[in-house]
Amino acid sequence: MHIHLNHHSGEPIYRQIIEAVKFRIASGELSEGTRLPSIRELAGELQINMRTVAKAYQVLDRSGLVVMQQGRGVFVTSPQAVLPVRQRRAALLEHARRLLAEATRMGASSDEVIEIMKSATEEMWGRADG
Amino acid sequence: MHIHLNHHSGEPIYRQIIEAVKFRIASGELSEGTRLPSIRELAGELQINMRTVAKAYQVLDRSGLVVMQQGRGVFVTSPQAVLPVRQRRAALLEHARRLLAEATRMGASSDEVIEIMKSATEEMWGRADG
DNA sequence: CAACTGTTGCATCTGATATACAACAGTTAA
DNA sequence: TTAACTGTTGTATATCAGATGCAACAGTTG
Repeated sequence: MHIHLNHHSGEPIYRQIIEAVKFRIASGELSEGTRLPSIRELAGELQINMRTVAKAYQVLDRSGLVVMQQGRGVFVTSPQAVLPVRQRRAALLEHARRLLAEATRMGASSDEVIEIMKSATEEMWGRADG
Repeated sequence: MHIHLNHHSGEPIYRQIIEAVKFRIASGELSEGTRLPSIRELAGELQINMRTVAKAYQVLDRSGLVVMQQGRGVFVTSPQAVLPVRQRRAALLEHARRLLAEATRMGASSDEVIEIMKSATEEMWGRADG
């Protein structure tokens, strides 16, 4: 899986795994039905405890992004049902505010922030997609 | 200061204070030279321990957003020196990626994400500013 | 059955978070 | 100088999240 862990960032390992998997699913690198590395496998590769990987997978399972099946493995689920626009807005605005506070502190202009978002979008989905 | 704390979010109290102050500084609600409520004052208002507020202020102090002066109080500093564009980009892209992964999971389009960012920008700085 | 899956119980260790009481030290204005 | 405010620090206590180790259990597949 090639997940790069930072043990000194303060960000819990299991959350770093969650973020990495989320990103790969969002970008399409992991698509519906794909099997994730087994708990033991990933734990071995990342040199961490089995239960830490299990914890990450369980959070993803409860979020509905994957399903864990005893004896079979962990699989990426089908795309989520689309939430109402209003709910999405409220949730994403919270993220946006934090990003803006950070951007301001660094002296970025609003145009620059928008430009960076567009870059990130293209990086994830490509220029053609939306 | 009217900071709304959520004791059940898992987000540490001191971090919630940091975020709230950051946001107010970014939006201009707290400008250069403004004195923040004293440690004891804010602790009393929020019904929390003095040292929890102190911890939040110390992080802001080390970030350079405020200066703590024994016997005087805590003051908002002058705007930070502007970082090179490349450094800003790298830091903000990380935030952007997370936002996009979240947006994707919720079924938002790239246009929608950009639109939300513009809204958040206007909310913080108003339509005229950048 | 063998070899793989996820799951669980038990125990342990560490560090972050938050609290309480108390005292110390610097600043300001009456 | 004193009173009343600032931030700072020492000690201690309690709780919880994170991560680990060992071991066993349970479901799936070929």
